[in-house]
Amino acid sequence: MSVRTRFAPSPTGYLHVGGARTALFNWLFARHHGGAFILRVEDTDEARNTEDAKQAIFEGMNWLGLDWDEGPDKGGKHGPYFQSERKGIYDAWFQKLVDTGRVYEDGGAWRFRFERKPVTMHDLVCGEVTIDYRDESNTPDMVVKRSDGSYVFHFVNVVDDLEMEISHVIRGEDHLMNTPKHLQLIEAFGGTAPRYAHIPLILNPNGSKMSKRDAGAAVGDYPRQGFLPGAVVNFIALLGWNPKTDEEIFTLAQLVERFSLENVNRAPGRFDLEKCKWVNQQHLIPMSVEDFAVAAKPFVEAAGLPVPENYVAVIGSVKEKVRLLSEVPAAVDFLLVDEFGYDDEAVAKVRGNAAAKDLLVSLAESFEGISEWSADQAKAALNEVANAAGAKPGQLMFPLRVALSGRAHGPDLGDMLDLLGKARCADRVRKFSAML
RNA sequence: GACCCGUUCGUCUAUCGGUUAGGACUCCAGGUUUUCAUCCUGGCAAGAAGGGUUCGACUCCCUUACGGGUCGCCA
Repeated sequence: MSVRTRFAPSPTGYLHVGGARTALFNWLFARHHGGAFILRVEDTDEARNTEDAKQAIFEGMNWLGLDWDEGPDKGGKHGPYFQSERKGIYDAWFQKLVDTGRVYEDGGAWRFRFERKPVTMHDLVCGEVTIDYRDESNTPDMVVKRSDGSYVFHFVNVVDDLEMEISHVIRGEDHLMNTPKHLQLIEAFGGTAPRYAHIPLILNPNGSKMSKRDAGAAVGDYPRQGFLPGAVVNFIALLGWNPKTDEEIFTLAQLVERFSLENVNRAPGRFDLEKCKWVNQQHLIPMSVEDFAVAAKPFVEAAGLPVPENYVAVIGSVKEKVRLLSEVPAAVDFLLVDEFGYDDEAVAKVRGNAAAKDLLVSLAESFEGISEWSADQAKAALNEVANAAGAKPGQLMFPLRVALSGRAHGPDLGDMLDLLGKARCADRVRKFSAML
């Protein structure tokens, strides 16, 4: 039996990180086993469905890099892949329940009659779990068809999994108690149940349930916050799954190779945005400066900064200094424009060095005297100025850094000297020395 | 309330009866970098509680506590 998994979101809100991780695990499992991954949109609740939410699903999946083999825009032999277009299929399956006397009318709706017996599921993550359906008060017969003629989630979900020949259902633990209901329906249909794997939920940092408006909850927010899709995928994969080694940074391809349901945890995990940022940085560092510059460009432009000839070199100078792409504009602004602020603490630190002012004045003159400007020439000048005053060159480097950038942290000093050029460097050193 | 699932540093986790309980994020302290970052080293920090079983329990069993989930003509 070939592996076929699916992600079946309902377009009633934004794509949530919990949903994204469910999609990811299904995708990883299918890819790992060379199987198929299906996207099915469960839009049976007309009142709550929105077009925006539907788009958010596609956009989120595309951004994360999770492609589907069958589904909207892609087709497949088990379509259509919007439940709202499958009414005829559901009617046919419902008739089977009518014919076998498993449903009865109640207030205009139709209820499925459960068999009153213990139902045991063999979950790939939770193990063997038994729910006793002899306790009717806890498991009342469920409505499968509403009085308006539409079908409820349990029914369409089961029918579609059967119709689409889904082999493994990987879903959130919030569905664990639904599984016996689904198993009973499948049994009534005489179908073969897929294997189930219920994965733990993702919680807020404080342990409460993560809801739509919590930080980090909406996948759609990640791009503009400066996260790389590969980093987000890496991070959420590690929430609830681990490779059983000390490795933490993985590409999507490496995750495909390593993923297995046996290594999925049972306890819910809390979402730690700080670690997510660190993972992002780990994905940023190995990028080429060209790729990094391309990825950062929307942020630089959005900040209203110019994109000059040497744009790639400018952006590349901070590649290993930021955790998020959104931090790039503030990190390079002084390289692109002449108006920038001075960090009070950095300036105070320079003022603490009594000799700094005179040294900087000399340095500005020395800079102006350089005929062939280069970082090496500038550094040579710095060494000369420092030596002449009996100071260590290193003592002048921090003041020069602040003079050029206005801050204590930033690109390599040599990069700044190169990128800024002679005139700007000399002017900024002179201007800064006057501030001291 | 009933029924399910869970519980190792603040957080993510390793450990499949015998370990000084390991790694990572965060934080702190050093070092490398003539500067910044990266990086390296070190430090802080954990088995929810109580009973069993066992020569020996974080690991197996029970109870309690706590957390999460589910009990819809939502999905």
